[in-house]
Amino acid sequence: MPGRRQGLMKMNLFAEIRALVVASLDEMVAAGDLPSGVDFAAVAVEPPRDAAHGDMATNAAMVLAKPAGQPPRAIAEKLTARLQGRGGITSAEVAGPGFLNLRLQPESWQGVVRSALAEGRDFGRSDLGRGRKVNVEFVSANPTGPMHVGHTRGAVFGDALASLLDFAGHEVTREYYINDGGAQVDVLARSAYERYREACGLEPEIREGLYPGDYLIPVGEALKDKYGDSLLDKPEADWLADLRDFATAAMMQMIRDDLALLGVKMDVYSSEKALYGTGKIEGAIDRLRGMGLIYEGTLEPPKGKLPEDWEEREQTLFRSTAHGDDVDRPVKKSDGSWTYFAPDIAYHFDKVTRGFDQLIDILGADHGGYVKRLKAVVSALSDGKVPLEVKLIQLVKLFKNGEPFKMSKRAGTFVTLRDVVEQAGADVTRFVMLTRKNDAPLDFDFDKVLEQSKDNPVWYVQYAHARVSSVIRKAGEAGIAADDATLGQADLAKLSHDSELALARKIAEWPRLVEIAARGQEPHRVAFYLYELASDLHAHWNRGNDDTSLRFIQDGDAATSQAKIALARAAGVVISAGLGILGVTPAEEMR
RNA sequence: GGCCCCGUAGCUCAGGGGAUAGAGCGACCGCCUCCUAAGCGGUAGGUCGCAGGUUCGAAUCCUGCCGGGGCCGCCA
Repeated sequence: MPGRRQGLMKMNLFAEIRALVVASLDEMVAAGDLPSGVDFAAVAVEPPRDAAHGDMATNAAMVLAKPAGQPPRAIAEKLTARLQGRGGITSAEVAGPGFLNLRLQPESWQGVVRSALAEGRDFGRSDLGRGRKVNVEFVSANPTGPMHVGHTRGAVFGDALASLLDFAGHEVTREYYINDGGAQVDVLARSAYERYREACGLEPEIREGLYPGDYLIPVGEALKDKYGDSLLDKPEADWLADLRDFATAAMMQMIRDDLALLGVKMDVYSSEKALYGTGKIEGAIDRLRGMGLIYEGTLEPPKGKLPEDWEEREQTLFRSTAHGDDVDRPVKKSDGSWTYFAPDIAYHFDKVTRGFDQLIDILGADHGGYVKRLKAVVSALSDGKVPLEVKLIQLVKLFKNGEPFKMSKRAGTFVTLRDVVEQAGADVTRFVMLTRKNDAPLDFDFDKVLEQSKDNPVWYVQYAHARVSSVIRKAGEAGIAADDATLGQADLAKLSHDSELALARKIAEWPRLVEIAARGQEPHRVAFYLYELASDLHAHWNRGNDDTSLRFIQDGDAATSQAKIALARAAGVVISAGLGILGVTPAEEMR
């Protein structure tokens, strides 16, 4: 997937101006105005906090003052001389503690609009990732029941992060790890057996510790269809393995359906069970053993409140402390069987050997205590070459009318993904769940997210996109050609009003925002940016109320209309691309 | 006891080395006889938990403390 657009010329005005600044600094080195060997990495070109400071600002003089042994002002003045008049820079002036404020000619912003139209939804794509192979493992819900709200946020976050990294030039694999090898699938099988007995007309015994959910009833019926009553009086040993497979497959089908409902599509499903019997666990452990990282020993009892039944036992341990963990971790239980950690070691080793340059795991925040040992595993088994990033997803608190919401029509105990999507819709669910950092708790109010007002960011952004579509439709009704090809040829020099240029400036920030968000693995930044862009579009739109010359459609003046509509369309294209990363469908009309 | 996350406006949250710390809600003040008001503009509101430190510069990085949450052997 990556690289498929690499032939396209990419427009990133901030990157271009930064390149110009760096080139000027290089010239200053050549001219003896700066010492050689100074690192320019910290030189940044960014939008200024205050629009009165100009279009762009660079901190070059301040960052270089110390390594260059010159006062900021001296550097700034020499740099100013070299920047004036180049690359559309009309003025460069020193300000504040040593900022260099740059102003650009209107043509620069008009060029951004033209690029957005030419590149369409690829405007803002970056080669930041340079085609690096990244594996994003997310959801990985146990195949023992339907997905609930917590999984939903992880699914949305993981999918959006994957899209974001793809957009920023990484080769991304979306992966789901099926925990189908542990004790919980035995419990699932036993629970399904009771539902099977129920389907055969007997009274099910849903004992304590079994899964009580209704979702197993159809599994029981399917089992009856398959086995008749042949399993009824058989001992567990006769049916456990078969029912495990059967029920797990049914649960995974249900989970895939849930994910599809949200619009999430995995590239790879990996099975824990498939690791057993292939020697992969033993192989990974042996590899660690070869590094001297596996030993037999006992752990210190945990500090603080001791478990009541604590007793010291010898276990097979992984020396994770050699790779940054706080204590060593057991890979075998005292009875000699693997702990749940062992297959995770093998699974992460498998990901490493598949040649990924980077691994990302997305886990619930309650797994925070697991992070260090996973990093230790990957560090050891990749010889420190493959970074593992673990993103923890905080809880979602559900509300309805401001009141905490806990009911579920389906399972009785938790709110399922399906419940949420059926009430709020996939687009709204996705957008709202991405309006918060992954490590901050999220409030999700069923009423607020569906509200049609500017208080609701989903609606607000969608409305901005719909307005653009509306303008284009209306242009057609007025006999003004407004297809992308025509708009791409529009005379953008007609865009000169401050309000128009302000909108173009916001559009110009998109490629930069993509890189910042991708670098920080923070898709929520896309959501916030889209809100700001929508706000700028609405603001500009509204100015047309007072000043008719700012309206997109100018009666009887096709050329001016097309220039203005081109601006609107450029904003629409960016909203569409941004929503695409978030996995949200742009609205054509609000209805 | 240890580890991780959080603490920014009345509320919900952005910002995570740079200029006068932002947005939405709420409050207050304006804007539709008409073409683009399910909207827009403006005002008020802050010792960025506290104390040290690093730096030319700290809400941002480091240390300690306070407050809130999560996790902490043979469960996944």
